[in-house]
Amino acid sequence: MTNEIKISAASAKKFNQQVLSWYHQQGRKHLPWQQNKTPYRVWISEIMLQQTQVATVIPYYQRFMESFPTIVELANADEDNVLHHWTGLGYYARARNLHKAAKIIAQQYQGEFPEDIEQVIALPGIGRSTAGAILSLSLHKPHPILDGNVKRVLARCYLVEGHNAQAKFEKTLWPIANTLTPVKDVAPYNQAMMDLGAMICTRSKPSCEKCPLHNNCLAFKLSEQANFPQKKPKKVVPEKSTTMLIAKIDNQLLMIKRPPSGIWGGLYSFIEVDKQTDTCDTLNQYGLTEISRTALTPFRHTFSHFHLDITPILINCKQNQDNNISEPSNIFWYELNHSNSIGLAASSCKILEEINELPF
DNA sequence: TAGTCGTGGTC
DNA sequence: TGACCAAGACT
Repeated sequence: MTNEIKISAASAKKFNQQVLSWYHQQGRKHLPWQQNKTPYRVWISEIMLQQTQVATVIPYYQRFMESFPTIVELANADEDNVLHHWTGLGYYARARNLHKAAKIIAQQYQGEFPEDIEQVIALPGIGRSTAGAILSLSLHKPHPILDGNVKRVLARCYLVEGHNAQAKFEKTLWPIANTLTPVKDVAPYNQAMMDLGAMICTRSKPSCEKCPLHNNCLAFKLSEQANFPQKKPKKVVPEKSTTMLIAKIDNQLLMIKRPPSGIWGGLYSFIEVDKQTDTCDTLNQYGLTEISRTALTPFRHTFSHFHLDITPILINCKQNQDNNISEPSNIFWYELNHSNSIGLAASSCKILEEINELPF
């Protein structure tokens, strides 16, 4: 049973006129990805902005576009180098999907970003909202978007129950977004809805007095802004722990490329061992023998869904004499004081910072 | 459907 | 200071 919300053509027109008028006066027009808007430039920004704040994205975006100015150059890049540009940004599957999609566009679409929305959605890492944003903002194709900002604005205006993680919440909101999105001026309208959500209709303490929609907003009328969207019920996040071995020879540290799925997929990280594992055996697998060790500072890294207590140990090593072990292809010797074009997790960067301060 | 996937900002 | 969460997609 879905309680469908009906919106007349007249009220939709009034709604988007109010939004557009506000946008022309107050909207954001000077973000890096709003200049020279091409599908490629908007695409990169939309992926980086997923679950990530604008201020965080800006420097990453500029470095990324400088290194990979076109789809074909991105397609031809090494995955490690693409992930290197994502180091510290999180959700690394976004970068791997971006790279995969660039290869598909280069091969199947002659390097030209597809303009059909179903073809865009078929690309890895692009869902309906991101596809709509890319095509509307860069090519003025009349597609609705439904990101966190738009969801919040619409949920308050029309008093839609549910929270972002619920499928039924989205299912109710899509038809509303679709009805309200104009064919003409779709680009400024969609940008305006995101700006409204980001600047006015904020999650906490919204500035309703400045909102162009407050006369029609049901949540405002009922003073229910704080309850829409509803809060997601919180769950206890589990605690996990791990020991990381940082094997060092001269100025080089041993790192291992992680599998594509799971946490830090595709990034390089230090060897992880559990408490039962003998570090001597582990090092031996890589043809190494311990000479000495230094305990580094343990720390907690918190993800959205668990805590990870990390105990890093720096181990000064030497190569085994009878080293006939062929090195696996997924290892990388990280050179201290050099630029290493690989993807690293923030936790690895933290450990590297401490090592760089040690007197060798 | 609800869990997985990161990190830094915010209060 | 720790809990909450930001321009979601994928499984």
